[in-house]
Amino acid sequence: MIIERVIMKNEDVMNIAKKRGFLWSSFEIYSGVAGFFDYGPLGAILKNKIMNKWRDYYLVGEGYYEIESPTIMPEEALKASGHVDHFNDPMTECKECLEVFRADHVIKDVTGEDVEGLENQELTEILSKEQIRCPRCEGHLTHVWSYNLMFQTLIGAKGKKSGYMRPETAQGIFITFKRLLRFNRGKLPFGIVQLGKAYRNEISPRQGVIRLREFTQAEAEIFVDPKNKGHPRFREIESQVLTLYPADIQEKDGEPIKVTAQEAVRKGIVSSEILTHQLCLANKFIKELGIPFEVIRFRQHLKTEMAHYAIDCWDVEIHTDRYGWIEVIGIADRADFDLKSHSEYSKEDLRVFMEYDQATTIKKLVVKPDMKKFGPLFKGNAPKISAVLKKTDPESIKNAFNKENIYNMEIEGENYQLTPDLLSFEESQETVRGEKIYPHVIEPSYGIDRITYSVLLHCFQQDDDKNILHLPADIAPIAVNVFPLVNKDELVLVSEHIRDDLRAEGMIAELDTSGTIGRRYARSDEIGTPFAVTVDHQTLEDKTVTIRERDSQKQVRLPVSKIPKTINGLINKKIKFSEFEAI
RNA sequence: GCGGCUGUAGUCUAGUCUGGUUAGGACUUGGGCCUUCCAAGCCUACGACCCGGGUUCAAAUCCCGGCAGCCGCACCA
Repeated sequence: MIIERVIMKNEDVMNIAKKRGFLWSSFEIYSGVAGFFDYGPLGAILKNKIMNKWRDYYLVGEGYYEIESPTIMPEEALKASGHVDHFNDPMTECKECLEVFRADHVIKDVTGEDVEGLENQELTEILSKEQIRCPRCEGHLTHVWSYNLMFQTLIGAKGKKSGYMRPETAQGIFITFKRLLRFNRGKLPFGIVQLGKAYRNEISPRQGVIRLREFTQAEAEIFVDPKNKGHPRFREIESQVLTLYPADIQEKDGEPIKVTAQEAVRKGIVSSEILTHQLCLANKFIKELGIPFEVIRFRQHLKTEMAHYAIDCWDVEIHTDRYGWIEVIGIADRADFDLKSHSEYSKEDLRVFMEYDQATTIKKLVVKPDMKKFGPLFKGNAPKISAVLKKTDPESIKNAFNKENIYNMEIEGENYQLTPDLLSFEESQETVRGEKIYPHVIEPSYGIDRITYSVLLHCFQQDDDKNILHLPADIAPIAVNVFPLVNKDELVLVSEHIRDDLRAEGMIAELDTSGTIGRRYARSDEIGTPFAVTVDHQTLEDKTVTIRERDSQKQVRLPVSKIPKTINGLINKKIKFSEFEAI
């Protein structure tokens, strides 16, 4: 028997997803709000299973730790991260053609002046003073207003402190870096992950769950030594083949290339081993969710689209019939931008002390002021002068003494003359055991909602006109269905026992007695339940039941007592269905 | 945000142009009958005119506004 499989379209998938309780738009009875989606009963399980699989990769596999930080953040923190300034775009609209522009961009194009950071009022004044018109139709432009992509809120009863809903989960990790570094006993590299909601007040969200105002991210921040961007277990994955679409090929309108991870590093296509390792992890993860290799590609950010601090950035894209290639994961080398910036704003030292393999000893000339003479001579200014001297190169002072026997220095407009008797020079030895550095950050950022959507889209297929959700067994919401072949009391009773045994084994199991057996198989297939146990007349005679596999529609007969362990084994891929003899 | 199109049970849809009886059908779902392996059949039940205002004796139908969806433009550090 040959099953004819047809890939389904976005529209059909979304309809079934709504009907079967995976996904629907939120607040429906109040006519809905764009950019918000609910996960229904099955969708919530599916999403959680995907997130737990992600944890298997990053917590168990990579040995990283998860934290949970608040979704509301104070303004200062987001000021440091650059989000307050960057998410606050000054906008202006043409009164004639109704085009909307970034006001600072329009001004820069005309005057050539960089006006970033100016107030809206000032920008409005520049627009009218310079008589700047619409770049497209020469129409008049409106006053400048801010469009803030972050949801703003007020913290506290009097609401004096301004806060925002976090636009990404990553910042919670950077902010706690000091404690995390201590937790990891001061050593690099280490990784911290966070899964949770993030918020962006999109101007006009559309495209279903592709662009949400509230969405779920799974992010890892991997802190590494900038001098060592290797990965200890790179050998394990170096032969993995990736579909890469590097920036230079995009610029030449070329086709993506298939290369092994090893080649990607050797030829310098991807900037580091650890970044490549992340691409491989993402590749494997996506494939294990049931998304075929052909619809996955890694697109490198063009220089123009890459954030100014990022060294290298790759988007994992999945092809969809409706929206083309969509970004589901962003993998970036963010260098030291975030930690440096938080360090500057918070005045906390977020550097890591890196010990050298070998300590080096440096010989140095040090200038020492004779404070007994300094005090009476310079009075209150003495401490100032000695502080400046400490920072001055002793050699230059020595040179001055050799030439003119005097050293002139100026502090805050005052002139001071130092004579050799006021200073002595000493040779000192200093041992340098290491240095403080800002770690670089490798950041894979997974969009869980987009991934969940992609899984539904690519796992749904029409097999001989029936809708079948070919989910990998380990992420299917319902593990197994139990059906009495006909709706008779004695069969139902046995079925209930089997369902309870399956639940006791830790699986989500359901019983369905309604309609004909065929209808029940169909319903079960449509929500992706990988296995069905059917109780029939023979069960009453010899205590055996059949297990039906969703994808092959084949059945095997086994003793009732072996069912829970067998189904569990099948779901965890410890047993293969094909090992049994089909009936 | 702008423009165009659209909005009837869970889903698909008839009716709207040309206002007029209890808004009709199919599928789905619940209950029952029948039924010993892949959405069969029979009986039965539940279930809808996106919201608000206006015109009219009378509005699913015409008009205005809002909301939502789709498409295009713009936006998407």
